[in-house]
Amino acid sequence: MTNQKQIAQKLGISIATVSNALTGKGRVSANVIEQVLAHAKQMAYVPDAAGRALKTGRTGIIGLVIPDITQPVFPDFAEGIEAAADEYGYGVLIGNSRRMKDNQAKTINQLIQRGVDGLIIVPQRGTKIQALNVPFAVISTATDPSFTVVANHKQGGQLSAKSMLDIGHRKFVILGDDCHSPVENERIAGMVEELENVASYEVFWAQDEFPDLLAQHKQGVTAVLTVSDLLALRVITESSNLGLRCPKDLSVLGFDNLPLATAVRPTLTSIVPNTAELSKRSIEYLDAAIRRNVQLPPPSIVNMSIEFRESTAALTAKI
Amino acid sequence: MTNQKQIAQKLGISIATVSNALTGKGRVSANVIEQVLAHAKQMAYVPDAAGRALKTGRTGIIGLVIPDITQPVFPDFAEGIEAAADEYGYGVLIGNSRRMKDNQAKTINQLIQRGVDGLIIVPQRGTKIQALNVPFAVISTATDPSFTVVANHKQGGQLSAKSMLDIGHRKFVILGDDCHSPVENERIAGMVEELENVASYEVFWAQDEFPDLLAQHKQGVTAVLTVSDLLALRVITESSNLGLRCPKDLSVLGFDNLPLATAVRPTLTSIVPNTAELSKRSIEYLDAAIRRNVQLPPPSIVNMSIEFRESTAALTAKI
DNA sequence: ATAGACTGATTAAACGATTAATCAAATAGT
DNA sequence: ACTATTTGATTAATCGTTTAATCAGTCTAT
Repeated sequence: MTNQKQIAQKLGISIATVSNALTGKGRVSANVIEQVLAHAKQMAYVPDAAGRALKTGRTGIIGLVIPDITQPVFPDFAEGIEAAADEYGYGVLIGNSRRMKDNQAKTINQLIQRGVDGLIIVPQRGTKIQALNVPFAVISTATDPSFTVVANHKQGGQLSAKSMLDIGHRKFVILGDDCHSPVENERIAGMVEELENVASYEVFWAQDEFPDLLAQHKQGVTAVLTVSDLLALRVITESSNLGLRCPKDLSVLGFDNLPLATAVRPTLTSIVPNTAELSKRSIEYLDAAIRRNVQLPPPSIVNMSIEFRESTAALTAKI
Repeated sequence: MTNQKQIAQKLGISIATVSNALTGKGRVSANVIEQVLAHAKQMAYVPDAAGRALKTGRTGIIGLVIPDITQPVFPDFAEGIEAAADEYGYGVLIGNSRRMKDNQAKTINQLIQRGVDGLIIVPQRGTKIQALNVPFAVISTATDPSFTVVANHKQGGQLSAKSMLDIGHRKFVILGDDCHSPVENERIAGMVEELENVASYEVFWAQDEFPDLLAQHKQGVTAVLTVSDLLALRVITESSNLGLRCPKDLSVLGFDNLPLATAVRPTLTSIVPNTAELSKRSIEYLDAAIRRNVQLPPPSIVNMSIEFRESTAALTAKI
């Protein structure tokens, strides 16, 4: 591995000058800069990360702490964070707690030991992030008061309901999976708020009781709002087994806009959380914190949008 | 941040002794070791990664280069690699080329610049990894001669076909998506090899022509072997729309054992690539290479297994 | 012509940890 | 009792880069 010393020796100049030429700081003649750059390229010089980090106190690496990369949505996060970090000149070290709750603290400590400049943390459900001795940003749910950036799950739920109201639906089934999940509860709260006093609905939790879709349809239900694409998929396949057609008999909405949403027939209409924006704001915040900027961006809330596909249809034929 | 110097001063001893006490090297009295350890803990000492890396030449970080973390299967990889790396004391820096082919080389260079000790590379389809100046392992397909570790896609295909032969099926549809994918071709080659001379089959590529499942079923086809869970899902939903029941009329096999395999009704029987084992072997190899062990483990091939679920059934009722 | 300003480069210290070389004191061996 | 050996600790160098302080010239202005 070539270092600045070797370049300096070859050109008969000092190491400091080489460093200055390479970084563009200090005072160096145009002539020398050119020579240094040429030799650096020719000798395949790559600045040593450790040496630089030791002197500057910055590694240029941030840690991303997530509960489970295996779970859909998190890869999207990882990608978004990685992309945003890249833009700001950071690399991303992943810390995956792998579904083990007690692992989160350990993961965080490991990342700190590895010298990260800061952390982006998506906390395990129901955990609290205590103060750390590195800057960090928390991506969480609105119910967590310590968040830095959150996705607006409630608004997503509202959007889900509103979109179906707009095209004529009036009788709904709302389907969650796990009634202890804050995310799911926020989404459903949004749906309920939107439908209240305007339409009729019933809420089910799949983990406890999967609704009898045929019976519901007989009673006039025309749309099922779910809290995830996986659930929506299950609704479609189950109802199809019962002889119900989607979207003719039943419009079904998903959430999260996973890759499978476009792989299924009918393709899934889904609420899309803007992970790219979420990631961008998190990195923006973290970068400011790392650089000790006085003015940190305030906590921000990112709204969701909707992607209409084949699994939903307007309620006109029924009239 | 506390460093060894501060501990040394507080105890009135030299920095070298502190270092020796902490690392267990050199000669230090039990008494002093105890004191140093106690103070280190009390002062919340964390060894500085940069300082250590600079001196030892090792960062303890490896880079994982993947084409697209958004695509199913890759998160499983990321998790497997992270877990295995953790076991060997490494952290994982992710490098996601984000589907941009020309990004791969850039990603690799960035990781090298960040001082990784080695790389695990899952190459973009059809790319070649030229020699690098860090140790690396390549996880690829069997057709790529430079691989270090590969999943045995062909055997997976064979397993898929054999499992259905075993339970009485004799007339098959084999369904791929993209006829240019080496992975898919290997899987299908395995299926074909197993069925040749023993059963009848027809191969379709969904991107070109999706089979008429109703017609196929009329002609006696009872099982559809696909190269991915997404395709299997599509087969199930499409056939359901045609009035075919799964698995009563049609057994459907997926591939990769994605999360959605258990979210769908019927749940999907799927071929599962052993990503944990794949990851373990890759890290094992890379660690040996990094430590410049003379005997590198030979390239290895990891077999797949099958997970039976609701989408397949024995062909007994038909007799 | 001379003081002052500017230019281009060098010196040397520093970051934090590791480690070979060294040294003093204590212990063991004959 | 005197030499070896062992033990416990220190010194000083080193990894590669950055950067404040310094210095020797050159140029400008009066």
